[in-house]
Amino acid sequence: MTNGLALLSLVASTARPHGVTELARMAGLPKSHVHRLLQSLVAARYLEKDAQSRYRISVGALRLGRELLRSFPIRRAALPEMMRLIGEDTRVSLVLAVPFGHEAISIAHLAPDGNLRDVDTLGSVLSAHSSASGKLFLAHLPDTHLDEVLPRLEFNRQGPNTHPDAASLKTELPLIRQRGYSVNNCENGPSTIGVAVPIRNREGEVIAALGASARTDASTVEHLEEMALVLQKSSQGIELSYETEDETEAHHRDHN
Amino acid sequence: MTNGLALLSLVASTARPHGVTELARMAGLPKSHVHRLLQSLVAARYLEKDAQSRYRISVGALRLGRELLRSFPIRRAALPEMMRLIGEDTRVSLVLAVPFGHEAISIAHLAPDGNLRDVDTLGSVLSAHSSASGKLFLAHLPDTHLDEVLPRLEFNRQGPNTHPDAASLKTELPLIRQRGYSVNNCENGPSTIGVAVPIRNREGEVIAALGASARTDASTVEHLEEMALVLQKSSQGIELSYETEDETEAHHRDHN
DNA sequence: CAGCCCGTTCCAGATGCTAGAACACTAGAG
DNA sequence: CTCTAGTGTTCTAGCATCTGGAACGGGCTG
Repeated sequence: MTNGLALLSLVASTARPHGVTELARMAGLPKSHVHRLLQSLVAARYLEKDAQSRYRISVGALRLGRELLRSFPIRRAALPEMMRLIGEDTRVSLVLAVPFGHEAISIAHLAPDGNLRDVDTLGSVLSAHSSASGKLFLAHLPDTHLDEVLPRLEFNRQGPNTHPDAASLKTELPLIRQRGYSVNNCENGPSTIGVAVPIRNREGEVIAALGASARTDASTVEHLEEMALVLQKSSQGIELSYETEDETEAHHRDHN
Repeated sequence: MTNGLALLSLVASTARPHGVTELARMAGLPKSHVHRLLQSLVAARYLEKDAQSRYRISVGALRLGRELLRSFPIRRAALPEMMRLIGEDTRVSLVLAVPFGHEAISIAHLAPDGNLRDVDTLGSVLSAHSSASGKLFLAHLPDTHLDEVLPRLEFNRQGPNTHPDAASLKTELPLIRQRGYSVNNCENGPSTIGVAVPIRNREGEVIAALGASARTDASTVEHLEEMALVLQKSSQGIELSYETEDETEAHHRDHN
């Protein structure tokens, strides 16, 4: 089972279809074994096998992502406000992200023109050490958990200002909590900047991040920091509509 | 493994998180077994377990759908032309679908306003017997395969004109092949109509369907049939750009 | 306190995964 | 044509792991 799931992830992570031998080499498993696993995955319709016996992920897997987004009430709660925001400032992109392990994953992305970005950017992983959303989630981790996570991060140098190590990153976290927003100043790419503010549930836990980003030739860090104050107001509105939506769902559930 | 994958599908198909006992009942398996399977699925990061031991699909599953769409060159090839089309006729929605088993699944959806529809409609299953795309794929199945599939369809009455049985549906298929497009006239919903034309690869196999749809209060079947002729031209353009893209990819692969 | 439902753990038993080896087939080289 | 090296597939034996019944602990509610 574990091997089968790892194999599924492996096939999913490679854009091109692969044959049994190739997959066996990548997975480090005997190919007869891989062959059997692939048969099960095909039978369950997670993978498809073409005429040349090459395997690719099945279209049916789209269903997973679809149901997933439906199961995020925070997304429904946030989208209208994000739409309104994007109309007010056409220089930035907006992103809604949720924690995934110690990193963050984007679950909605609005381009400056107001269009929902294509699915290519949905499900993007935002790294913990170099993105505004990632650092925001780190800053609100319980201390004990943080000390567990920090040593396991890889400090890939994504941009000129990427934090070089855990110590450097750690000094920024109290500041993020104090100001109520995090800033990425050319840390995640040579010329991309961004800010992110927390969205909390009733218990005060940070369940999502609302972020704005831009390229340095379209905006400045100063402008994004002003933007962060606007995002904070939006976040409060989203929290409200999230909680009421939660209640109506609970109410609805009671009557089922 | 098989049970584990079925369980993953089960969790994915329910919007709300569920507990072990509930899932065990739904899956028809002993709950100790389900518990163990869930642990594996959580370890592989396909599921998430919250504080109340309820299980939901993990955000990471978004990755599957994302890589999937990337692996569809036909989508990249078709989107620009679809964008152009939607600008010319603002009364219809456009859909790009690919076969999935004996049904069809949408992999791109353009609303009349030109926006890419939200992911909610991505990965939607278009039924074989009552949607224009579904019938189009049926019409181009090899005869031997068709006789296998037809008896297994469920002829749910989705709209006033839904085909009542296999015999009725089968008489329409030659017409679809002859005209080069399929029509759905209030078969898939009380007031939705649509047409679909095939997109073929170099070998002449139907690999995707390009469809237009509308509500009866916004358009008419006659108008959509005119639209079908336009779609056929678009389809040819898409086939061309798909094949050249295929070649450049092959070329690129050779040099890796 | 007793009863109920939940998630979790334990353990014996057998299913089915595991992996090495052998088979069939194709493509290319000599 | 033959030989080789590559592919996908099948076979088999052995044992890890799935399987599922039963029992445990812990919140509830009456």
